[in-house]
Amino acid sequence: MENWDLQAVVRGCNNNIDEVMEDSQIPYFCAPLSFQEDNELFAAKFPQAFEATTTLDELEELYKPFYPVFQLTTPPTILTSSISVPQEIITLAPKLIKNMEESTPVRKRISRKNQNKRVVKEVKAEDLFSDVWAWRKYGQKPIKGSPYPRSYYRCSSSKGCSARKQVERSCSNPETFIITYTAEHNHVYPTRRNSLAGSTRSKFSSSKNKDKCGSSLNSPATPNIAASIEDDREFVESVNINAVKVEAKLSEQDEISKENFFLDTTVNDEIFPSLEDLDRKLEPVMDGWFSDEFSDNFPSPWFNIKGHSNTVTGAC
DNA sequence: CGTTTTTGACCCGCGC
DNA sequence: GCGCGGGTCAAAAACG
Repeated sequence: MENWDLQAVVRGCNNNIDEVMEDSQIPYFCAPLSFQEDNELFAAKFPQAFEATTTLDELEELYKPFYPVFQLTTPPTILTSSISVPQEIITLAPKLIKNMEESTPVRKRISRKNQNKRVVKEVKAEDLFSDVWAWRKYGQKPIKGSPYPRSYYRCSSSKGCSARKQVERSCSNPETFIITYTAEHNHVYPTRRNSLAGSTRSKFSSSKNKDKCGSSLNSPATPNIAASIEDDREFVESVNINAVKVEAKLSEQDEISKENFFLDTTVNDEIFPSLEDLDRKLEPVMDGWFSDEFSDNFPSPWFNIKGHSNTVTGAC
């Protein structure tokens, strides 16, 4: 793996924007990446042209000599760093961060109707996994004229992030989902996973699942999304296909025994034992290396997989 | 304990 | 002003 490129992360996040509505003077950070792009992002795939802020330039230049070398392809004894951060960084970086925040005004409460910046994507079910941001579902509504409910998510990668997305199944093409991103992330990249707690809820275990919208997957493939759609064998199968892709991808990088992975058609937290491990080992090092203030604004290789952690067991 | 999803209630913009 | 529909809130429950 290559050294981190702060700008590149920002640039990379701008892939796949199908449509950007008017009025975008604010850098748009929240366009999702496909799974493949997520990985290749960290393999220095981002020379895509995108304007970088001078602040990011400065910040990156400041950090460049101190970037840790990540080696995701090897066992998790990766970081051997006893670097002491020079005073220059300690004093300058917070100012730069502050400048970034000021130059990226925090959106006030979004007007319900007049959301002036939206990105609409149409993706296949398997690509629902491709979003590296952590999303927390905060609502679901049946939409008039559509047999499928719309789910509402907000970014949970960073507190105060106003980024939102809506997911609904396309009426015209039920194999695809329409994702609408609204507002921008006020942080660069998910730095660490949040707790996985509550992320693998089984529908059967809830006594409250009367389900006014008709969803009936007993174990949601992706808790947020699958729970929002109707019982759908096709969807579950596509999730399984995606799971196989994940397995293949990881096995390329690692010598982790496949026994550690799901051997059936399960996509859940347990499929990432190596990354969990990696995360655990890296975290103390990184925590010591960056201040908390920085950690929320710095790209990370162990991107948030919480949103991808779901089970497909016995559905159908 | 912290985080998540679920879901009914509420809020708000819009058309009439 | 009223009703409708979409968007958000927040309490409850589940999960690791």
